[in-house]
Amino acid sequence: MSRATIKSIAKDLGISHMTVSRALSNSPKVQKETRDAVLERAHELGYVKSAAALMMRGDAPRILGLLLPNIVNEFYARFANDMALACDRHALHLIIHLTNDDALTQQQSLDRLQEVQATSVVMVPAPESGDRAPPMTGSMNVIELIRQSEHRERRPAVLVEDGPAIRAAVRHLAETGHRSIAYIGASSALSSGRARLDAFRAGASAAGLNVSEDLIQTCVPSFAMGRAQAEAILKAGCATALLCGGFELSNGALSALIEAREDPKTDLAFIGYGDPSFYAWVNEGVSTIRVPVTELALHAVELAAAPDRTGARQTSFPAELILR
Amino acid sequence: MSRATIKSIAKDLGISHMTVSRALSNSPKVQKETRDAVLERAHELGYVKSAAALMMRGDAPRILGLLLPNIVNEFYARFANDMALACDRHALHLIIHLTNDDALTQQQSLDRLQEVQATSVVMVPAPESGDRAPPMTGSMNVIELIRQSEHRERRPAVLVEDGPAIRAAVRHLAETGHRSIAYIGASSALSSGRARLDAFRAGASAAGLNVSEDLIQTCVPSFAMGRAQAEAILKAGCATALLCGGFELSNGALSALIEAREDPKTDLAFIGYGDPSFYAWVNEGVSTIRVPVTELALHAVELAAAPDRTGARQTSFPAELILR
DNA sequence: TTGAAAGCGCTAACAT
DNA sequence: ATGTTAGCGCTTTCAA
Repeated sequence: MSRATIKSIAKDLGISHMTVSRALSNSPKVQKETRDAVLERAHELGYVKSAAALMMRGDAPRILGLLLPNIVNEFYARFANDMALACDRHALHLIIHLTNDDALTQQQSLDRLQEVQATSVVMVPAPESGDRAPPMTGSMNVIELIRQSEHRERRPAVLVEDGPAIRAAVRHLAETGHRSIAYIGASSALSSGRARLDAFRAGASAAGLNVSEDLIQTCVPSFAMGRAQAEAILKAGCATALLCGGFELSNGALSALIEAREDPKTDLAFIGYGDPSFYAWVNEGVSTIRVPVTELALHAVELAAAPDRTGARQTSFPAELILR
Repeated sequence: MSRATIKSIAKDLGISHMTVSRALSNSPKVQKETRDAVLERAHELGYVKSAAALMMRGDAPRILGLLLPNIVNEFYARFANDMALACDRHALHLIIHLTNDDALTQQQSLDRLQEVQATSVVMVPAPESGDRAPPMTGSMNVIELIRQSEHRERRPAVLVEDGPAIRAAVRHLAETGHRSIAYIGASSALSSGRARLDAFRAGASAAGLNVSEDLIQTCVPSFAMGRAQAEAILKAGCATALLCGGFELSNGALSALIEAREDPKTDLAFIGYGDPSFYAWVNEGVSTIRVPVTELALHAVELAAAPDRTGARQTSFPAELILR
């Protein structure tokens, strides 16, 4: 038994499908009894409007796409959660795709969003392998989140101004007596990766430290890489502090540190990136650079709901150093 | 400038829209040069098939809906992540909705999924307030996850067989010398809540403990409630151990315990529910009842991809007690 | 107050 | 190898 349509209901009741349509849209121009009959029958049959038909006519529900690397990282999860709530308020349909930071998956997701005529997409751009063509986004209103893709005219973006917090973190470590501070961050294929590294360097030189290059690790921003790099740093044993410049990297590095906890020479001062709730609970509290998730999400939805035609605006929200 | 369609491309090239359609569908019955011309032009214009049109014709991409209370809890996040991966492999479109465990939101989500002709829905049913009508799901293939809704013919379900693990947890606490074990779980409005409480009682009596009723707290399965109940238990001070029977409740309770950590009388043995990664890191490691997320997700996708018409099957996956 | 026709983008089934 | 027609479910426009 297939879905009820206005036509099936109409035939059922021996009236025109237009009357049914009007009744279901609460048009005033239908006799009360007719409407009641229609509504009742529609309810019985579990009638639901076909989104496809509506879309084809152009009065589609507005769809907002969200592309995230994953949704296990608490930052992304919170972001998605906040976006979902905000979308409800704006009567936007939210469709979430996970890219796993892979350019191909990302393109497929974008294609699917175009197919369903998404009006806007909020995306954390996947790192690009230089020679690849920029992602095709058709006429969708694309808003970049946290990272900014290169090689094209700037797109509207919702970013984190983490430079000050990163410099403050380095300063704090220096003031606490650390001279050898290691850094793990995203490779410079990502503009955000470059910016954070610059901030780290600036902080270090402001504190009068000269950072040896082998204390600086840049890599793909994944949990696994963060873990691996942290293990390497522990093994080398020449750093006394570690600062991370990325959500996944930070979690990965922290996992390595915690699991090496029994080992006394492990006692590395750590400052993470992002503030998942458990950072407050682990190891007497983990210091970190907190990113204002909810503000980012709300602003992203604003931009998506009311596309800013006045040009590609970049908005930054300040990160905050949390010392624990 | 609006989206390119087969007709616009056809007019553009002075051919029939059918030829364009065929070319784009790789039909063998088009001259090579014609096809090439079409493909090139289509690419230039950034042509994308209209999902709406395809849906209307009935050859829609198969859509799988996923309804979760939230996506911040690591269990749900992992579940969604695993489902997303599995859906890719099955060429299913995944649409995630968050219900916040609210019956109304849940119904709205179901309606929207029906509108887009979702073929299946995997859902964690929201607790129901007794008198409410059961959710309308039309002809969608509904698969219940973790919890089972009452008051209607059974639906296919993917459940956790946690009875043995819960009893083992109680036994372990008893063997460690605990006589006053508190329990926080979902109210009996949820079948899973009832089942877990039963398991707790069974475990207690098997261990020769008689549990006083005021050590048993059942409530709405939210983080906030878990936290509040745990605080109350701490304050009362008559329990020496605490067992939780729910993901959110467990996290909430744990947060209360950790934040009361300095207080010596706080030293409550704790066994949680679900195994977010940080449980291994907090407080020297938190014991817990681990639920096999990935298996659940994979099985749910199987059921969704190949609806089991042979009746409403309940499948259970065993939970495991992790002692840390 | 109700109905009939047209068209949104696409493809299967017939023409040609 | 290419073109024409019809119809998927719905609403807007025009007619009765």
